[in-house]
Amino acid sequence: MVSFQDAKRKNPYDGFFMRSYDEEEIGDEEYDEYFQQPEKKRRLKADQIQFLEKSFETDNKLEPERKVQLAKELGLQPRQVAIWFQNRRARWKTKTLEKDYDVLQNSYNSLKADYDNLLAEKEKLKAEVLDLTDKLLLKEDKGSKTVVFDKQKVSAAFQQERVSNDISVGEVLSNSVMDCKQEDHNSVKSDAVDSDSPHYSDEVYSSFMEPVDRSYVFEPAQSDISQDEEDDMGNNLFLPSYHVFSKTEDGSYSDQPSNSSYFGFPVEDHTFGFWGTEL
DNA sequence: TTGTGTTTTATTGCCTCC
DNA sequence: GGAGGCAATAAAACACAA
Repeated sequence: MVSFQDAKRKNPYDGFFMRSYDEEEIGDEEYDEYFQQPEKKRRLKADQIQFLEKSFETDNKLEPERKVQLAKELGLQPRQVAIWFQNRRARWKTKTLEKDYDVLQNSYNSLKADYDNLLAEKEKLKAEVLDLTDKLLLKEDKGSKTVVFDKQKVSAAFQQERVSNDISVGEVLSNSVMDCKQEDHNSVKSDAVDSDSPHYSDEVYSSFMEPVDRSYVFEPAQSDISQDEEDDMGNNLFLPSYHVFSKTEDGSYSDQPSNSSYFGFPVEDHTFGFWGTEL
């Protein structure tokens, strides 16, 4: 290791004192006078700082022996060396904190981007579920007479089953429909004047017209309805052609065009595969 | 030259450790 | 209780634009 004195010998006038009081610029008298002056801040020379920096790199803590030795080597007061190390540690800490902050900031930005993406995806899926729920209202259940469909129930079931089983939207909705059917069938029966024939109670009908936290009814395909009846019903429809979501014999659902729904909402031509999309 | 912001050196006060 | 570390801060030195 090269000592400071070795370095000094190579550059005898480079170091020790403030530039304005350097040996090149002042005489011996002024030089002595300067050092007898009461405390005045003296900036360290570049080579002194370089030497201290190297020492700091080796160990940023200063033992008493090392302090004295460095002070001797640099021609400084031990206290000056100690103060320099103290301030240097403070600068090092500040820089470290800044670096840590940058790392955390980048990490945060990355996580935030991920979170925003997930949020957007969640909203999209939510909208999709609502859309699909609404579409379900337009479907007819071929296998049964009347199906009650509860939006809240579907939503709850969706969350529950998504969390536990990671299943598709279609599956969740299918299950919900079947569950609701089983649970609510009796009440629907009581609501409906005659559940064996196509009929909508006032309550059920109005609940559809005002679909807020109310039950929805799926009517079976009205293949047995006469042409006259169909025409009459058609007069009440908003649009002439609709897709119907019908339950088939094997329990699956099919999506078929139909004119038989009472609920006159036009439906985009989504295939059933849309329902089974993995989320 | 001067005003202003930044950097560096030094002080102070508090805290911890032995 | 003394030594040493740290945070906060003062003050001198420096850099630089107007």
